[in-house]
Parts: sequence; C-alpha cells; structure tokens
Amino acid sequence: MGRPAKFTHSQLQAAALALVDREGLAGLSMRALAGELGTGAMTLYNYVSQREDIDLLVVEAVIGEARWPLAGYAQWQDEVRAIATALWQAVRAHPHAIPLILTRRSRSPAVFEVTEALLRALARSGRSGPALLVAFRAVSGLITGLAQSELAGPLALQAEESAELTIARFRALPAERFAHLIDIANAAAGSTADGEFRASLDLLLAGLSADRGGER
Amino acid sequence: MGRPAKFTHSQLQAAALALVDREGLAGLSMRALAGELGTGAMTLYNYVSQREDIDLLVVEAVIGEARWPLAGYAQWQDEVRAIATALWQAVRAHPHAIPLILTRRSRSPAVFEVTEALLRALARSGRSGPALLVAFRAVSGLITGLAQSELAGPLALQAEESAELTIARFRALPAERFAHLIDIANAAAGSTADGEFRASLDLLLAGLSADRGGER
DNA sequence: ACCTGAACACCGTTCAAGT
DNA sequence: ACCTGAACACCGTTCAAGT
Repeated sequence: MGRPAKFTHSQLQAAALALVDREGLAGLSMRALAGELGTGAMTLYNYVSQREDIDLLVVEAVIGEARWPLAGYAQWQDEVRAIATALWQAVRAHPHAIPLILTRRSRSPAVFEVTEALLRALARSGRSGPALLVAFRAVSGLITGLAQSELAGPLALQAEESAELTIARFRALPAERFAHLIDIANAAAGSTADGEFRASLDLLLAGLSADRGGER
Repeated sequence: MGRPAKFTHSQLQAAALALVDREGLAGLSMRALAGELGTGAMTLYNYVSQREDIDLLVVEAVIGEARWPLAGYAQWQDEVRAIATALWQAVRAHPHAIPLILTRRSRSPAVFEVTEALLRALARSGRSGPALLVAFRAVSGLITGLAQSELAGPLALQAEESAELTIARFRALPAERFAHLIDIANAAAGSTADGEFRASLDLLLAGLSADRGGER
C-alpha cells in the first residue's frame, strides 16, 4: 500500500517490455530488469511481490498497445474485426512476449477495457448471457489460438530456420500418409500470417452471423 | 545416433508427464525427472540434448493420448467435432501441461498423426490448399485458444480461489462501464468448460459449413 | 558406448541491515 | 518508509572422468 518513489509502474512496464523485445524471454530476469533500470535486483520487490508479476507487466504493456477506431462501425462484424485485428497486431509486434500472453492471467485495466469493447461489439449481434460468453470465448480463443499456431503449431517456423526449410521438411514426409499436411505446408509457403488471420476470423464471423444467438 | 539402453523414450515420456501431473510445471526439472527415474541428472543428457526436449516429451505424451473413432462419420462436421473434442479432452486431462502445449513446437509422430486426421476430415468439406490451411488454422486455433482462455483469459479462475470468488470479483467492477463483462461472468457461473467448447466449435463449424471453401 | 559426479554460471527469494 | 547487498536453495549445462 505504501507507494515507492524511485520508479513508476509504467517505467517498470516499459523496461520489461524493452528487455523482452531485445533479449527474448530468457533475458527477462529480476537481475536483468533491475540492471535495465540501473538498480539492484532486490529493489524490484518494492514494486512487485514475485517474479510472475513481471510477466504480467509485459502482458499488460503489449495488450495496452492495441488501438482501434472507437466508433463508426455500420455493422457489428466490422467492429469485431477491428478490435480482433488490433489485438492480433499488438501481439504480433512483440513475438517474444507471445508465450506470456498465452499463459499469464492478467487482470489489468488495459485487458478489461479491450475485453469489454470486444463484448460490446459482439453484443450488437443480439447476444447476451451464455450466447455472448460463447461468442467471446470463440473470438478471443481464435485470436490467441492463431498466435499460438504460428508460434508452436505443426507448421510453426523453427526459430533458426527459414520458411523454405520448414516447408521442405514437410515435403519430405511420406506422401500418401501425410498428403493433406503436405498440401497445407505448400499452401503456407504462399500465404501470410495476416491473410490467414483475416480469413480464419471471417470463417468464425460467418458462423456468428448465421446463428444470431437466439435464446437458450 | 547411438541408442542408450537404460531407459526407453516412452519411459522418459511417462515419467515426465507423471511428474508434471503430480507436481506441476515448476516441478519438472532435470534433477527432479532424473530422481523420478532413479538416476542422476546428467544421465538424461544421453537421451535429450537440452532441457526443452523434456517439455516436448510432455507435449507428445499428452497429444498422444487423444483417441477418437477412426471411421463411421456420415458428415465431415461430425468427424471434425470428434477429433477436436478428443484433443480438447486429452489437453484438459493434464491441466498443468497446458502452458507447454500452448508454447512448445512439437514435431513428434503423434502430433503429425492427429493433424493429418483433422485435415482429412476438413478436406471432406471440399477444401484444399489455402482454404484447407485456413480451416485448419481456425479449428486448431480454437482448440488451443479455448484451453488458453480457461487457463489465462480474463475469466480464468485463479489457481487458489473458487469460481464463486472469481465471479464475485467481476460483479464488483463498475457496473455500467463493464456491463458486458459482468454479464458473461454471471453466465460463466452457470456453464461448463465442455459446454462452452462444444458451442464455440459449433459456431466455427457453422461458418465452415456456410462457406464451402470455393476455389481461390 | 554409455554413464555420472563436481563445478560453473546462472536463477528467485529470504533476511538483515542500511538510510 | 523505502532501498539494497549477502546469502540460500535452487536451476541447466560443461567438463572431465568413470566403466
């Protein structure tokens, strides 16, 4: 409850995110962050109670970067698309932070704000209660799930290898046993993450538009 | 290339998964896994080249548990649902392992097999190439995304608190500013993860059924 | 060929002490 | 009230040596 003076919350946040962007997740230690701030490791414990709080600072910083036009959407689908895309782009701008965004519970204001905004847009489809919950689960699941599939799915690029090499690896699989895997690996060679995101989101929006969430 | 004799690959896998299930992710260290196997830490380096390979053993073990009827699906939607649900249940049976499944690239045979099976089912919708890739991204994204949202989304339960307490926390938010968040928190109180999964998947399947992936 | 203990360079965190 | 170094109990991994 006492409020320390040497650093602000957003100074810690910015330093932690800068460290992750620069050095990767493995570089984010209490000692390294303290060094980034020009102090000793133990000083950080005046601001956070445990190491995991540092991860939450990073998540908050990334999600907090999402920006989208607040009004002027003729259709709720356009508004959902705008918010989802803003989140997607904020996450993709900090690839090293993705594992944290996937695994850390954040209850920061920035996360609440964007969640409520997405819900508001989805509610324009006529949904509330359980149907709104499901729509939200599906859309937010798709956003993080697509970030995940790029990071760690079977088609994810190896950290140190080119896209060509990853695809070549698939082409080397037994052709008839993994015919479809080889097919989509080839397709992936000619597609972009943004394009795949947009198309996947459109599939889900088609489903959300077809079933307007009638009462149940 | 030499093949060590003291332990088999699946012995390591089983021991690692048992350790994670029992002690949580923090309990999975080289030393602890070696202890589980009754040997010294350095012995493990005869089987894996680095610590992260242990994580991959766990991912492989979990995904490898997915089981579903291999044939007899009148509709491709039913087959997609069966495979997706099998994956979902395998993941949910090992909640401590979820962060690894979200963040670790696995290229094990078990992962390839289930991926190809899912693709085969999706291909029955008439899709191939880019459209099949997008359908796959959407479905697998949704599966892992929903596991993620339970683990770390804004509505995720705190490790040490009851569902009631989590929901009470949302009810305490400013009512008009977070009206929809409070609405779905209330809805979450009366729903199950399985139900939400099924309903979200159905939304996406509706989208996949509406747009049969015409050529492009 | 396979196994393994000692040692090194890290971690997060407790504790006690500074101002 | 806020700050911080020393020390502790861990890590993953290198190295050198065992059989």
